Amino acid sequence: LEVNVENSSSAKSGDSAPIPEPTLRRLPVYHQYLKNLGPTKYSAISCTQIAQDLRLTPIQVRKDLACTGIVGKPKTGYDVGALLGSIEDFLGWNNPNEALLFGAGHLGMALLMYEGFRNYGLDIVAAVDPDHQKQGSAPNDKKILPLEKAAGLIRRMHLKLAVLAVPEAAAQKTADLCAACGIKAIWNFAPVKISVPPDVIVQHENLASSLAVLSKKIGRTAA
Amino acid sequence: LEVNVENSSSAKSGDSAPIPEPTLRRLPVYHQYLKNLGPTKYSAISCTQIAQDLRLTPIQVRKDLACTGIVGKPKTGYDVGALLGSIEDFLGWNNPNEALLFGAGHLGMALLMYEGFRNYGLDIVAAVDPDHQKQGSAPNDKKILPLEKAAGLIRRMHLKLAVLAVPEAAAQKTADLCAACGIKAIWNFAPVKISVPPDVIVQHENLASSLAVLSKKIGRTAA
DNA sequence: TAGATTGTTAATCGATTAACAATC
DNA sequence: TAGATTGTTAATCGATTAACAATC
Repeated sequence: LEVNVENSSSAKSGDSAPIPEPTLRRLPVYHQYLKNLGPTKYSAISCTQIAQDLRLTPIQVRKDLACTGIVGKPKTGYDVGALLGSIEDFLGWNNPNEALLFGAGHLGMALLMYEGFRNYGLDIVAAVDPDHQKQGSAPNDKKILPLEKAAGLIRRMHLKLAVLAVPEAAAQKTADLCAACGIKAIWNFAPVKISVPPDVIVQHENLASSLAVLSKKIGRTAA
Repeated sequence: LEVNVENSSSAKSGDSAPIPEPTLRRLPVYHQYLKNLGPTKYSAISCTQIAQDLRLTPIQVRKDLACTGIVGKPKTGYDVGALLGSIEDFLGWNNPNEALLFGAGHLGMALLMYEGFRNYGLDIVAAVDPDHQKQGSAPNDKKILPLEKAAGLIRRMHLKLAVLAVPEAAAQKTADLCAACGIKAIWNFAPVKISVPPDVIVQHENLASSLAVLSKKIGRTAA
């Protein structure tokens, strides 16, 4: 990718090395593992133990955890509570991003109803859907509004993040609307690649890609 | 020493070099892109064009496509129809894996109702759910059966693949059931790591990991 | 042919793994 | 202290990118 706009170069100064994406993906796994350890009689855990339980190498665990800024004690390991907090802080889970959800079909409702997201740094404030029958309130009291309310809501709440759970045919149109309203990041569950302005981030959740990996894994053992 | 000059047009999985996972993840993206090209007047496309539209490098596209066994024509590119077929063959999309879905909540229903999976090599034959109110037939006529029917169904239909869309608390128990019935691969949407016997493959769909990546991308530009 | 594009081999880059020093 | 574990620097490995030959 070419370097084009230089006006935001103020934030460029290398305050910290960029975190490898594989590390970012593992951090929530560590967190979930640590949370489920339950009340053990030890308050500390070694990366050898973590690695063994998660089928990773101790060195990798150590490097990953170091990214969050945690400091362990030789011979003891890491304080479990401090480690949980360090991961949460690092991933910004204590300051969730507010987001608007587009689409209240089955997938949209699953995303809207899942309360766990708030623990993972995401707060879906409402959903919009063009289908009048779907409008109203979800069982968890979150509002499902007409699509026309989206622009006003985004501007009024200064929303920067949108979650797309719309049909393939509506995805690009929805992305255009988001960009026009000032949305800066889109979490896209629609099974299609969307085009956005260069200052908008897109994270594409591609189940077909996951299936491809899974299928090949199956083929490798079965064949 | 390089061997395997065996030029088999139909790429069989299992033998030869393992395909890099990033390549596997991109292949469905190429397919989706090619499918949406629509009826152009040209039947061939170059990897330069593909790369430009998908924001990749031409060399990477060429390498990825080569994995499927497709052969292009210098100066012309790849025949679009042949390329689509080559990707489909390589990923096994013409012989879908039959799967049983566990859980008919919002997410489960989204997965059960999504007809596109059959094009991606997955055929969800039915769902099971312990909730009597959910049992019956989905709008697309797929059956939602009592949980107790799972074992019999798996054995009778020789199912090898299970899709888990159950609550966190039920995930491990469900995985145990699957393993006991002879399931060989689990696509896990529950937000928890599950333990399975060594001969069972697990693909974990971890939204928290995706969110972590997305949050950091946002933070990098916004901060 | 000339030129564009593919296919392949080599170089680079980044993530993982190894080696080892620091430390409680 | 002795020993286990962390933290850091070096080596390895795999994926991406570059260079270039083959070919239509």
